[in-house]
Amino acid sequence: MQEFMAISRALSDESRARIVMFLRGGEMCVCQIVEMLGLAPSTVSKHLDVLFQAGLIESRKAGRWVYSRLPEEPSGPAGAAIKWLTAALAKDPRILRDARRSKAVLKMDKEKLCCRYKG
Amino acid sequence: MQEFMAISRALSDESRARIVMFLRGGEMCVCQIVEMLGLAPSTVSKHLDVLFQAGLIESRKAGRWVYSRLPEEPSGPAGAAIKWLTAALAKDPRILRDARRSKAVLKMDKEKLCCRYKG
DNA sequence: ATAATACTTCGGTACTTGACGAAGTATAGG
DNA sequence: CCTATACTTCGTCAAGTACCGAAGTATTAT
Repeated sequence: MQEFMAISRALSDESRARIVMFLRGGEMCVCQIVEMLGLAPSTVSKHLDVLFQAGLIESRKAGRWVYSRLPEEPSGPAGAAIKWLTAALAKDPRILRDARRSKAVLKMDKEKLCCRYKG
Repeated sequence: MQEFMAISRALSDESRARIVMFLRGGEMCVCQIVEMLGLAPSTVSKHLDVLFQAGLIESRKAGRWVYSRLPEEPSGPAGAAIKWLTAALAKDPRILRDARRSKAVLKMDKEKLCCRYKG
């Protein structure tokens, strides 16, 4: 029950649902997700922690960067949740726009992207 | 997106998730649900409205009573959500206890049950 | 070492939400 | 009619949460 509640509460925020959806396109570091959402880094960091605690994303630290990604082969409650989310939102306009934009963001030079949010 | 958010926010409350689960055992009037949850009628009424707005339950008025039930054959996002919920929680101890108790509550004499919550 | 970068944690604010009781509405029964 | 019952709506309160900026941590670059 606790696990289920953590998952459904994690997905009951639009920004977090969007994160899960566009991470299907590949792992991203925090500043790339900041770029995607247009929120403050501290806010995004908190969102990622909520998703992590719910078992919806995994985390990998590489130097200064922390990459977030969906579990390799999602199983259990979290896996089922991701499948449900995907089925429900795959055709949503906002989600489609995010997917397109995530491709662009993943291609951007990190030097230019990650230094962006200091001003 | 709006529909999905309504559903996942509806399910992100434990009382509401329990309601959906034990309504699988058959429709119930509000005072039976009050008995199940041990919450104030006004609180339960609000919960039921949230579930209704999300398309997770249907409603039927019969005289003084308002019966809530799951959709006949749940389809679309709400149907998928109910399937997910059921898969995730079917074996939860609390849910199993609720299922057992709901059978007893459904058998109880309405005269004795519904007048209960005035004191 | 020093500075810069990527991220997290903390403190505070505005907003949302779950809870209740009291008052309101609708239906059944005397 | 009038009363009782089942439920909903409203007002209020406490608790939770999304957001930001500032300060803190860890890692890389100079």
